[in-house]
Amino acid sequence: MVDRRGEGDEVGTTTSKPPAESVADVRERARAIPEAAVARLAVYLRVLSGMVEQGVTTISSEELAGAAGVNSAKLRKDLSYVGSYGTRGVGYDVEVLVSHIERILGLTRKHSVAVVGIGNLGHALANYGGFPSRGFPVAALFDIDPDLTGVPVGGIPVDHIDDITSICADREVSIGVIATPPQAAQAVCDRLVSAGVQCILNFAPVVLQVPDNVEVRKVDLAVEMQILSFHVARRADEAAVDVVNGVGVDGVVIRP
Amino acid sequence: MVDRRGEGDEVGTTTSKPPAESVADVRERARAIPEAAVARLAVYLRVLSGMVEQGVTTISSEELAGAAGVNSAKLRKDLSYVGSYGTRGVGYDVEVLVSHIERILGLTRKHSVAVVGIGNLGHALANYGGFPSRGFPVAALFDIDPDLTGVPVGGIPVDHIDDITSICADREVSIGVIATPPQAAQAVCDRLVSAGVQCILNFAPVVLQVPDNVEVRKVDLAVEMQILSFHVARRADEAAVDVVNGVGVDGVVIRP
DNA sequence: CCGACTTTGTGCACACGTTCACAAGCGGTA
DNA sequence: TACCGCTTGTGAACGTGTGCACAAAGTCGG
Repeated sequence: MVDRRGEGDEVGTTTSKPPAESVADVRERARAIPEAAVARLAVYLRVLSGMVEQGVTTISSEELAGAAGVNSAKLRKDLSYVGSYGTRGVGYDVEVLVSHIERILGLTRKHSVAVVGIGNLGHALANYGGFPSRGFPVAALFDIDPDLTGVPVGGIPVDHIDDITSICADREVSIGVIATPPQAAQAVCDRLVSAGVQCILNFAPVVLQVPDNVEVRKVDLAVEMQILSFHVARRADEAAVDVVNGVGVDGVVIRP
Repeated sequence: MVDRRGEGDEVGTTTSKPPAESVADVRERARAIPEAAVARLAVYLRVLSGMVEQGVTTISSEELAGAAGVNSAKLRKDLSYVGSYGTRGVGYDVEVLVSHIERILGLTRKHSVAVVGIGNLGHALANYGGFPSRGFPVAALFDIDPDLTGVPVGGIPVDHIDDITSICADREVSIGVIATPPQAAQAVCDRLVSAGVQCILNFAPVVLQVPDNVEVRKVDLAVEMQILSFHVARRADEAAVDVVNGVGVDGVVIRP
């Protein structure tokens, strides 16, 4: 829904475009916010929401950067992707910043979520308070087990996975969450895609194949653990290097 | 524990080092595997494990890259960080590759895990089969609720959070998982750190402050959702750009 | 109104990661 | 053994993201 809102009008710089700018150029700039910056913006937003609750009205880049765990230059650059809404010599108005980040992240619109696979993780997700409170209402739950159909989980009755297409369309689901066993994940993904869902959050430890117009993010607990494991090993290696001076644990230097 | 194992000895390249190499150089190379590559190596490892079960003995970079969802050049570069274990003209021996990736990721050693916060998510994590089956046995569970103490979850009795220091030391916990409400996360983190845990996987939506020698990875569901939301919005913008030719939804071009 | 001080926004240089393209190396074949 | 086709491993080019450092722009006190 394209709702033109008053607050966005003073952007100004938008209007001063050279006349000969191609569609490709504009599209290029539209995608110009780095993925990493988007992730950090979401973090800033959470920190800022906390500030609002504490009654803070103004914050400097230094303070916000500290609270978000990044350096202030990076923070300012990230915010510059959003626009120039700070006041030099003063800092940023917290509420203004919140509303602009929300706009950029597309949070002015509610995004209904469907969770597929109501096992341990699915239960946890259905009950997770962080979704609805941040603009992501859980609109539907699905499982393949007929015994679960109709059982309410977190206040929402579970539907059978065969009804996924019609229900997702009805309830305007825009984000699908896959919390099934790995064997089922690709099939579920295909169904979600054919139901018109364009964004998928995948907890199953498989690499999903999707068309180009669908965005997938994956959360893989085993991978996270293995990355941590790598760092444990690297630390052990470095400690060994300090002692032995040149050869790591197991007699292996990581990059020969 | 430094256990020198036979399999690593034929590495060869390790021994042919120029004599005048500083400790700093070696340390430099030891950290030379990019974080992003480590994450992908974990994915390759999972795909390869599946191959082993299917009886595949040899695989080319092209095939493995397809299965892992990356291009083959990147895959080969990632594997080159691990070492040169392929055969030109043929491909990689699956089992050899598995064992070398496991070695690099530090999976030759078991890493005991403690889960703190036995709510919905904590339950799911304690019951998650993917941890123990991949070398991450769940050795301890903690919660602040005394009523939970002694109650077994996923076969392991919950301990009270006050005992965290001694129990983590006893059971040699090397990875702590924080699944508490956000208010409690920093305190729990501090306790884990003082218990000697050097790696933390944080599910709480807060930025943890830790000493330099502690590695933190965070999994933030709200942030993931917001990134997806951004992509939904960007798509809408691009569609609008195609029509209006230059101005996005809300009259705002994302990077002025 | 002016000058001192503070903080933003950004140009630039650098580092990191990705992709390309091809030489080097191996197995198979005659 | 010599050749041929295939696949790896990697140097080098490229693009993206990060960090520095400073000009621009605002506030505040006098």
